[in-house]
Amino acid sequence: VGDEGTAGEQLALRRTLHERGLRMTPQRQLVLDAVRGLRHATPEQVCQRVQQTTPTVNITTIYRALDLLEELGLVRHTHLGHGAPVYSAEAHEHLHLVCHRCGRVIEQPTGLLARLTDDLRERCGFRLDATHLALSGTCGQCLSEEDV
Amino acid sequence: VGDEGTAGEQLALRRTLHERGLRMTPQRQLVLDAVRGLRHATPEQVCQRVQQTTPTVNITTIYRALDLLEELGLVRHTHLGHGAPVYSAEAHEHLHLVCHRCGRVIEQPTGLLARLTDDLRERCGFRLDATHLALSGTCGQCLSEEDV
DNA sequence: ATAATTGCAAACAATTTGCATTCAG
DNA sequence: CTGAATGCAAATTGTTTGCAATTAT
Repeated sequence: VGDEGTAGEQLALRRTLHERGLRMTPQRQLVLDAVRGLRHATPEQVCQRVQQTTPTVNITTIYRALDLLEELGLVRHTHLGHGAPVYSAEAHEHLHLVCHRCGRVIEQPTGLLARLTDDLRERCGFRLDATHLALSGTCGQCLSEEDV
Repeated sequence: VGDEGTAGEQLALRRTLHERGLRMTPQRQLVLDAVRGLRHATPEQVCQRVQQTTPTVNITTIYRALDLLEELGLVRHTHLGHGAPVYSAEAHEHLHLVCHRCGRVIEQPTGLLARLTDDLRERCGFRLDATHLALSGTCGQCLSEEDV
């Protein structure tokens, strides 16, 4: 089972939308496909991808579709620190590490935060969300270049 | 020893600046004082604070002073996710937790990340910087309101 | 004098809003 | 028809840049 969504999921989605008087428009589908096809893409990048197929889609529509898809739990966004947030498919739950030297984004399993999550809950009752913010630092490649 | 900087530190700072042909101007001192007086303040907030004393200081100068003070290692900035980054005095090294519900910012000792730092270094050679990005989640207060 | 610093206006990037038009049920 | 959705232009926010005027040494 990949990102594409099974036929059953498609159906469930349509139902959810219909209950709220909303529709799965071509634009929204294009945005969802773009997010699923790209890895941690900014709204701008999603827009470019969508416009390869349908150049008439406006970036305003991209923003509105991303908001809706996020509300529906189909995509999520992560702040990498600088600039625009990046969107990814909800199925891809990852911890993001961003190198402040080269900008590289490294994905790691969220399980790495299990202990920290427990510690924070005990210490101050804070429920950690592993995916909404990235972690910042220096990647291995930049560190080795630094040694030279 | 608080944030204010001892007489010796002031002197060392002046020397460092002088070596690079730079000066500790009234504006820069005001910005440094503002950052030290406020907790995790945005450039906008620093500007307002400075302008309480000296209304003629332009926000461009605030940005430039913050950059310089950061380069000198006197202040640091942290991205809380949404909106503008926040600046704090370098002496205050903290892990920032930001509640995505109410926006509250909670400070915790960076020691909580010790194990994660080790794990990331071993796993993928990534050197974690505990302060540059905040952690996101839901604070205890919002969680208890949710229960009701 | 000379180089650093500032203020101001304008440019810029990312995002949001208002509104008229279009479209599906 | 009616509300939802879109596209477009304009407004907003956060930040940077170009440049002329000012200031300290």
